Amino acid sequence: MTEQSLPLAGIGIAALERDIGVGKDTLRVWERRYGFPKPHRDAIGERVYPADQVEHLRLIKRLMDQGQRPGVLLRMPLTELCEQSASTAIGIGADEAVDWVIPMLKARDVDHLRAEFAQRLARDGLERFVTKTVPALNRRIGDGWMTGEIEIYEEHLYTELMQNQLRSSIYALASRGKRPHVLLTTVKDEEHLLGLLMAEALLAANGAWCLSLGAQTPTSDIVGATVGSTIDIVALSFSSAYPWRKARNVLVELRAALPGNIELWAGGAALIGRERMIPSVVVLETLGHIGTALTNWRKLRGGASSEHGAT
Amino acid sequence: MTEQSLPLAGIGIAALERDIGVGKDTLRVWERRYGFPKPHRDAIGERVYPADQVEHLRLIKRLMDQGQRPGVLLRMPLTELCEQSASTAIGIGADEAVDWVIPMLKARDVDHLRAEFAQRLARDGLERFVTKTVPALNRRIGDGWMTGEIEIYEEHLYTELMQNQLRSSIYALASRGKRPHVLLTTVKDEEHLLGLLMAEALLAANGAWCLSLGAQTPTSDIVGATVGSTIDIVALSFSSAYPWRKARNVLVELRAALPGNIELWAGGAALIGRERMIPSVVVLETLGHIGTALTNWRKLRGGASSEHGAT
DNA sequence: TCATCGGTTTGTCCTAGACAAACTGAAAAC
DNA sequence: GTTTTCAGTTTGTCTAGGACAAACCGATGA
Repeated sequence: MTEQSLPLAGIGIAALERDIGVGKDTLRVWERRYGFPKPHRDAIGERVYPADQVEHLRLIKRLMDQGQRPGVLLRMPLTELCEQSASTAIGIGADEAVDWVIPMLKARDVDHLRAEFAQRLARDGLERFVTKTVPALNRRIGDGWMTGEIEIYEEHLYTELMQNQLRSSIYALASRGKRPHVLLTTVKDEEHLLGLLMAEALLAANGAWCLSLGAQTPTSDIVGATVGSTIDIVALSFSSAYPWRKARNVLVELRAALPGNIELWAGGAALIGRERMIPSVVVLETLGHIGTALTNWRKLRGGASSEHGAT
Repeated sequence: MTEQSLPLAGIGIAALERDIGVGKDTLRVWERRYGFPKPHRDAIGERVYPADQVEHLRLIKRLMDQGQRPGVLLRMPLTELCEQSASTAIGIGADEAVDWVIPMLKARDVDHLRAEFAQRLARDGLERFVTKTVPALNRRIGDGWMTGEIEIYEEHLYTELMQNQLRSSIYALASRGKRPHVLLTTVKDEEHLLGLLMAEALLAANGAWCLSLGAQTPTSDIVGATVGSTIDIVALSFSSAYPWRKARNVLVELRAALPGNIELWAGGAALIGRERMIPSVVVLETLGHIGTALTNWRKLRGGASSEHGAT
């Protein structure tokens, strides 16, 4: 009785923008230029995107994030798109065997998942867990979702459990006062926290003092939070759904607004291949670079902590 | 050379959207309807908002967040706006002396705040901490923000620190398998997590097994997450910012979609005074009612756990 | 091998109109 | 006396097609 109420099921353009990470204007202009996506219209003529087109778009966005061109992908039939996706997936290969996570998620075996995460973390250490196991798990979940192997809420559940695991590790590591002091957050419209938590865990493991403001802090608040504080570094995370141009604009704007003695670090899938793009912003292409960046900072700034009064 | 290049300094509409948190469409329609903001135009006719208008808008947004109406604020001269901002300052009653939090926040004394939270929690116990101290702190922070005593990002910071405190308490309490099994989350467009975490802490302290899906889970995912699981209760939190009619609709819809043997609990400021509104949904007006509701559930359902197969 | 240049692609901004959801306040019903 | 209902108003988001700059492409020249 509950399902039949909406035979024209689908989502609106604002929801699609959030889901896929492509602006409303862009979605409309794609429809005009390439004839795809071609959403249904509801009673008042507004766009309603059915689930299959949303999936189709998600695949396109994924390939775009790998550097493919929109005009080509949007004209390509779905079958060919799938081949593209399959052929790019080979190169990565087996980082670590993590297939166990799928059946556990399907069985809603929450206690078991929690235990498995905790056990692997204890056995391998935080650094290996965060740089190897978690990315492998994320990839496996992402693939499983693309192939329809797992449902959206199972991905949601995984994310939630992993976030809790990381939070408790970070809490246990909390160091007092040690330099550098790092402010972590994501900007408005970027709600993915997992990457940020992974970064925070690595920073904390390397003895940095971390302060996370959580997700979606407006830029003016980020600046405000550094005023009169002892923050040395502001670190931001951008997921692949975040349009990289927008990320660049935010970074340029924030760089200009922050005092010069505070470094600005940025990372996440949205910035891969864009290291050179933003002047005087440290772009960390992978989590592994955090350690190096931290060592560099300590070498350059660590000894000169008395300089903090400089304008 | 870099600074002087723009004598007509200002920001574009996309940057303003990020800064203030008001959509591009809304900004344009305000200009059309109320004549404010009235940005300059650059060489190609695009909007350029000067700094004073940005500040003016920031003030308006702040008063809007307190519940004032846009049409009134946008027609009001700046001077009157400032008076408004100043005059909303009145104190309520003293639940508990929590004024200490303000200077600590102003001093960005994060370590001290964390320590203070942890100490009070250890001294008074979780139940008292969550039902008395945290609400008192929330109220004090809210007041401080209305009066301009503290900045928005300081409220943000408080929320983040408190959430971490609660999360670590919950993690430490995690009970295995004990009934009832409670699924906690907020619905789409409700991003406030603090109330949900407070509820989770109380539930966990009373021996319930909790699974939090975090914020903004789509209703279909909430239903999906209960399928094939052992969930007894779905619990939702609605902050005061959530329109109560919308809350009622969501609850009615969700009640219909969930199997009858799963209870639906809802709480939060949006539902105060609306206990009778939704049939067969348990509306918890205050956090204190969680304990009673739990006892009731155990009396009615606890003994009959073999019923869980019923559809 | 690297820089320069025209042509093409692509995202974002523009205008102005429309409409549903949310809010307001008064009248009606419990 | 409280709560629900209802009409009127406010308010945000959507639609359409046009425009243009910045980014990207491939070819030509140094």
